[in-house]
Amino acid sequence: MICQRYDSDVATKRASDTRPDLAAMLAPLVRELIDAELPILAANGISMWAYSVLLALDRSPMRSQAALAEAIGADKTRIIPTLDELQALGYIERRPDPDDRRVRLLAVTDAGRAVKDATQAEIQRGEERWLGRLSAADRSAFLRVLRQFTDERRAARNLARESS
Amino acid sequence: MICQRYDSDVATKRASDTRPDLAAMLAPLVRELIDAELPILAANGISMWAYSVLLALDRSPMRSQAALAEAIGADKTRIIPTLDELQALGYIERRPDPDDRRVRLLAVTDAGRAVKDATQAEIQRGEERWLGRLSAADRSAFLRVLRQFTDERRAARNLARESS
DNA sequence: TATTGTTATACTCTATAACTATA
DNA sequence: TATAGTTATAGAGTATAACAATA
Repeated sequence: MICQRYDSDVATKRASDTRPDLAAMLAPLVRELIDAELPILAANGISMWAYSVLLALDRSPMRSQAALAEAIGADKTRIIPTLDELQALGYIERRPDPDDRRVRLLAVTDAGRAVKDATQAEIQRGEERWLGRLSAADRSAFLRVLRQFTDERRAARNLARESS
Repeated sequence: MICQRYDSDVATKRASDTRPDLAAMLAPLVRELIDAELPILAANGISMWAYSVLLALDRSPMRSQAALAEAIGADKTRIIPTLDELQALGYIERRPDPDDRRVRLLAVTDAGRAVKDATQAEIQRGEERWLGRLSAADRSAFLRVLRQFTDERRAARNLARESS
């Protein structure tokens, strides 16, 4: 009934009208990218969440921790230890809004931006291991598509926020 | 000292010689793809790991559970409950190798392939929400790049396995 | 003794729900 | 009373290590 070879690298059947799932191709790639990032982050003394916070605050200061959490796709309770740490290191500024002392105004400091820039340079150098193998046309198309997806996600999120 | 506006959608600075990190763009995308998949998987009565197993066994039968685990990037202990379940549902065949009764020969059944095909069709229809917005050229370039990355990962893994 | 599969345990990560302080 | 932030707790998911069966 089942009469295929039990080889590990038997030719993968790939009918002309089928494609692999996006997530099935992307998830292992992301995992590998993250595995490559972790030592770099550790060497620069920050966690993945901390790096994510620095990236977001470098794009723009934030008027509340909840907004920051939403921007980076985290729970608001989850980033608190990260913010404590970044503040203690002097990488972010975090002070109560004088107009509403419940909310915290968040911004990256010069020191924080320097760490973020150094870390990002190393990370992107590592990513060239993947991008470097692409033709110039494929590279630019791939990055363009990813940026388009990112922008569309942000637009959809803003729309959902405004309607609520 | 810090004099930017605290707006959430302030223009993101994007210097001409910089690009966003690959992982920073891919990770949220993968998360969203997975969130869209989970209801589909639930409706078809299988878990994410089970679907991953069906995909792998549909590509090729496997001669051991450890090989299967490695192929899908899982721990060998983690997939055991999944295999139990898939076997109970009649979606996979799992029998001791007569030549070495320690190892289990694994293969997908016709019923398992049917569930996998139905699930995959739904998932890929959902993914068209993303791919459908791309130009034909961008779509084919994007998928070509992802396949290239996937193939390179597999080649690197086979190389590492053979040298050990 | 080495290997495959299995089970048990400990650990990390994450989400949920109370709690405080301001409004 | 409602909201921003914080803390505490419970749950899910994961990895590590011990165990049983076979070679």
